[in-house]
Amino acid sequence: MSKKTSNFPLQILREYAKVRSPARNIPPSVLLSHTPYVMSIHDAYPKSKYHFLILPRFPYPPEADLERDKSILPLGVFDSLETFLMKGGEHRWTVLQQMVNMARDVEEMIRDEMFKTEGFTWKIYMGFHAVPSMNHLHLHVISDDHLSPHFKTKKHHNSFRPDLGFFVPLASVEGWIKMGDEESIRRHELNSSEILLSSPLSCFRCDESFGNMPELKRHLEGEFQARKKKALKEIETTGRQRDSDVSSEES
DNA sequence: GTTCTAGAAC
DNA sequence: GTTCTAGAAC
Repeated sequence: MSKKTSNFPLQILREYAKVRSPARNIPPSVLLSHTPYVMSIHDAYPKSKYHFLILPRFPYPPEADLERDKSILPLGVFDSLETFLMKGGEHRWTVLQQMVNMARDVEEMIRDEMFKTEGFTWKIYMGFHAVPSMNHLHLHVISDDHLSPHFKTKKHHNSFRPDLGFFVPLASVEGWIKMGDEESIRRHELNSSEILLSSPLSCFRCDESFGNMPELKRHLEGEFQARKKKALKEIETTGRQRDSDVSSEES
């Protein structure tokens, strides 16, 4: 029997989202954590030292019966950020907050790891890709070092810049939903791709320009080492880290 | 999303 | 000659 299911867009995240008992059926090299509503997984090709994805599980809510299609939200709602925002209706805020709560836990875990491995913590940011190439809504939780062997193309770089429009910061999405700003939602998607394609390579932290990716990657490595040196010195002299790079949600 | 590779850039 | 990008295939 040739059940040649189309590979594109890639379905792997959706397959994870539908798994009934994640702990038993998804290997620990992939699955990080889960609740009845959401799960966190390792990005298969991390674009930074720390890079995780948060996905809503399906059916939603979990007691719904997949076969009898009793999910309150149809599967199509979870295709992408766009479909989620356009078709998610009143459930958008609840679903998003379940994702956000897990993202905060993952963020906490990352900070612990950072401290264990490097002796200091640095920025972690969160958001969605406006035009994802993998099916099923997913929130990126990623450290801002971008030191990874899988981070190697201009598209990689521009798709994670928080200031271009292709990467949609979590705060923007939260704002749109909370304010009921349907017009911003409608407008956003259209601009994203063109901006992405036309953008030259430059470091989003210091704005320095680069002719190619290897140059940018060397810059990122140097920048990280400088930040690390500064942070370690700070910790040594004051007993704690006082770094503006570290986001301020710690109590 | 990645891989592969032709040919542009150096 | 080698490095690097970018488009097609998957």
